[in-house]
Amino acid sequence: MNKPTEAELEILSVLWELREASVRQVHERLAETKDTGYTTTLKIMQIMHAKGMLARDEESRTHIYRPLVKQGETQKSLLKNLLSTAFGGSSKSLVMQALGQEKPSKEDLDEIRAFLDNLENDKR
Amino acid sequence: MNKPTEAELEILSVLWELREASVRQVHERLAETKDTGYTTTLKIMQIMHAKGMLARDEESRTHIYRPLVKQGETQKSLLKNLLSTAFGGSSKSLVMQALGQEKPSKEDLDEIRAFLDNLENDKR
DNA sequence: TTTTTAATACGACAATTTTCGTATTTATTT
DNA sequence: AAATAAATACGAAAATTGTCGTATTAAAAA
Repeated sequence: MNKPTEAELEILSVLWELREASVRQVHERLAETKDTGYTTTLKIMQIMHAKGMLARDEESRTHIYRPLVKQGETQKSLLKNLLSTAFGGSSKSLVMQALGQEKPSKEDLDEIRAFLDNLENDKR
Repeated sequence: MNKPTEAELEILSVLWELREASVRQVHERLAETKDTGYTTTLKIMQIMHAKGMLARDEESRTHIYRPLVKQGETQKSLLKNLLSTAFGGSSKSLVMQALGQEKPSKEDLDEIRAFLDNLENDKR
């Protein structure tokens, strides 16, 4: 699957959260942090649909869109790319930067610890 | 600081590692994984210099470039961006994806554990 | 010294991505 | 029913990014 552009990723981000939404809904979310016209959002979502990234329910006049690309897949490929370009392939430094970014909750920390333990035992 | 483009990031990546390099050196590294012309690399590095991202020593005919943007700063801003767009702000899931990506060494795992412990004690 | 090689400068083009204006259609309100 | 509002379609321009050809200059080799 192709790497989504920045604008596409912003839209996917909203749809991953809402599961499905109209152009209007997506646009209002984007408009909170970004100054762009409604038809711009519309056009990009149409393009994404044409590319097969979004499903579209055309039953009602207001079309409803759903993401067809999996969040996990996209995360994986973006991370892989970032890892090699910005972090010289060191997942350790990436992880530590990410953790420093914003302190996770105690629960999150414990989950991460458990994950680390698993990783270590698990031979792959 | 502005977000580097993909091609810029690839060049920065080489320079962060080598500390300083000629266009030729950078280009030969890029050419290992990418099929692009010498003047393309040259042009982008010139643009980066004009933007203030690279310093340039013009003493000898072969110019020597050094990165002026810090790797850590760039990592931080790219991660922040990725976190909000692809990971819905959850650094936990970003970290876990990154770890799953490629298994870190035992030493790395221990360092990460130590880092987690620090985070927890440290109240910020 | 002449020729060849290697480097920079830079304009221009190509490709991709983003933005928006306008037309058209459908629904809603008055 | 007429007017208004809200939605899609779509072309086209703008902006960004990447690519390369060619000219020029400087060094190195013959």
